[in-house]
Amino acid sequence: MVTIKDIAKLAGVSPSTVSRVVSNHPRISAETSRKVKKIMEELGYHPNVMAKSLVSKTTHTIGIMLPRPAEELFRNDFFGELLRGIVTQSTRMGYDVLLTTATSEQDELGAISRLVRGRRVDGIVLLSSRRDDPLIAYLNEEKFPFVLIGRSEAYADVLMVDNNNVQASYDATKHLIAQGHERIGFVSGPPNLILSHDRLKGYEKALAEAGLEKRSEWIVEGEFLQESGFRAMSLFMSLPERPTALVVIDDNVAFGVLRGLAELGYRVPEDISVVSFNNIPLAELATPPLSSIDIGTYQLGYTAVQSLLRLVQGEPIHQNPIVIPHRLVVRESSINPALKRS
Amino acid sequence: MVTIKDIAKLAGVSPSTVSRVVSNHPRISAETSRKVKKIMEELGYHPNVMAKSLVSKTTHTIGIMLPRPAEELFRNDFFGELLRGIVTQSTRMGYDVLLTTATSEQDELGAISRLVRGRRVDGIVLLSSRRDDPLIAYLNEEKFPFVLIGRSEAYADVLMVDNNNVQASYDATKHLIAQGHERIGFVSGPPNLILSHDRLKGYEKALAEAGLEKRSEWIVEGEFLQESGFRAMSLFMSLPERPTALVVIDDNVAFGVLRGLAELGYRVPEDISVVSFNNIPLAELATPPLSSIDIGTYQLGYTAVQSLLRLVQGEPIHQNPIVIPHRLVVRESSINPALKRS
DNA sequence: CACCTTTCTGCAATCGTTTGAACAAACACA
DNA sequence: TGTGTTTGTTCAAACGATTGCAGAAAGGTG
Repeated sequence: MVTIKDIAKLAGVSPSTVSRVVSNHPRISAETSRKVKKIMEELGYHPNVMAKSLVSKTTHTIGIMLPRPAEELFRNDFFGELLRGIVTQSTRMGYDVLLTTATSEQDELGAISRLVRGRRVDGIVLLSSRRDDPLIAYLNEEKFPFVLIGRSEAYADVLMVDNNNVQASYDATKHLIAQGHERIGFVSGPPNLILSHDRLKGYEKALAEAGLEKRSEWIVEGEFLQESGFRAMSLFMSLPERPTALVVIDDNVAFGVLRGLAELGYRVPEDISVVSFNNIPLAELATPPLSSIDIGTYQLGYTAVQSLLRLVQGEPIHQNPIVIPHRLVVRESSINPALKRS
Repeated sequence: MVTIKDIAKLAGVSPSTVSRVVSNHPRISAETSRKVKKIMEELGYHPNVMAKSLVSKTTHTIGIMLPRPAEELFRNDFFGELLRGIVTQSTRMGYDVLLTTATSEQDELGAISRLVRGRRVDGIVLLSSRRDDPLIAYLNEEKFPFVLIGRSEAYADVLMVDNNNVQASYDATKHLIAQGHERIGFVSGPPNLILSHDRLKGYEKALAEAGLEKRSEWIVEGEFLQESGFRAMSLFMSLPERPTALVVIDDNVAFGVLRGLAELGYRVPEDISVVSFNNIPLAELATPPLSSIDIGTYQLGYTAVQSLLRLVQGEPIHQNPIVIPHRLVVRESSINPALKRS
């Protein structure tokens, strides 16, 4: 391994000079700089990142914790896009991304703590936001820089990047109402996620505003799995009064919904309309193509990193939370060809 | 930040002793160990990873390069599964995962080189294997530990974890032949991938063995995109003699195939049967459900890390390449209800 | 020419660990 | 009691960089 000393020796200068050449110190003569750089080039010198970190107390790395397999939200195309946004922006800003995962629920804090206390990373991106996430409390306590993709109810001053999920869900519901639906159901996710909560709220708001009835038997919770959507359908469709349209928390779940409806012999959108969230690439290919709220997944990750690194580098934060715009993409699954009233 | 010296001072011992307590050195008295551990606990001491790495020349981190957006193979459920396998096994073996990405094609080598020369990671997992991948050449040259998910034609002694893609494709094709098909097409991926090449070979082998005709107009190359499958169909279906069955390089492409066929008014599997590769969760939900070769994606990632870390830790490699078993999952898309001959 | 700046480079301490070697104390044995 | 071994601990040098301070050389000024 070629070190700064080797370069120094060959160039006939001191290690300090080499170091200053590397970091473009102003008081290095052009000649010395050229000479040293030439030798670095020849030997293929790269500074040892560990040594650098040790003295600079900075790692140029951000950490992100892969949600455990149980957290099905991320077993999803959506996650790949998010990750790509995160990594791309990190790289562009000169940071690497360290991925960890907890092996068990109680280990989550341990995994994060390893990163934080070991000074392994300069900042952390938190993905999942449960309503009482202990990780948020921990990082807040430690005053360690982090950004939340999603939002926190308990802490107002943490950095957050989120959609306006209430509004998004409101828009989705409103769209169904505009299609003439009066009996609209909601297939939700795990109730401890803020996400589920927010989207439910937007749905309720739209119903209330339109003077439509909110029926608890038309609302069902589940996981971010196709099975959840599938099961929800056997439930809904056995009701004496069935909804004619559905807002679904996630595309994947919506796929299960579509399949359930198909198996039960219902046609979409003729018998029942569907709108969901995330707009993953496959939404377009579903049968029928799925209307979905595009939440700007890539941008979510991208922006989160950008504002985290601002925080890390001590730049002022202008805006918090940052809200990534959403957009309803209407496809066949929610276009009611013959508007029918119940 | 609490360091080893702080602990030493409080415990009334030398830093070396504390270090040896941490690393469970045998010649530390039980009493000292207890005392030191207690203080570490109280202060929430975690060793500084950078300092440790500096002296041990080991980072307990493996690197993996996120394929560029252009590499569509990984814009896919498949990638998430692979990543999960990688990260899970790394964590289990006490390693972190560093994610980088290249911002451009020519930067790929630079990105890897930053990891290698900066001694940022102990080993690298390479994902994509093009037929003449310069990264393989580079890592080989540097004698840096790495594992290839896929295989290399140029280098026999690199660590590889792969499916037997020739066999898998042979199996898929054989299955279609068993269903009575005699005119079988192949929708391939980019020709510079070994993967494409292998799967094509298995297809050809099965055809040859059954004495069936291989027609170049029934073979088309493309990207790992739905569009590719879609386009392939307008091509195939405009031929005077059309295939009655297709082997498709990837589920995503197959979705495009299904959609193309539907739009052109063909029924699957009645008019044309389809088998593809990867068996992503959504394959089951396609209309009709898609027959697919399960390549053990999670296990691919998992095993790659396992053998990479064996290499890193100097354990002997018993087997190379490691072949992950595949399995044909037959669903409706390839069950020909009325076996028809051309 | 003496003196003061400015410009460039080197010395040495430091970051938080690890680890071989030295050493002291305790113990075993004849 | 002297000698040898075992056990537990400390010393000090390293790992590969950075950086404040000091000093040398060069240039500017009266």
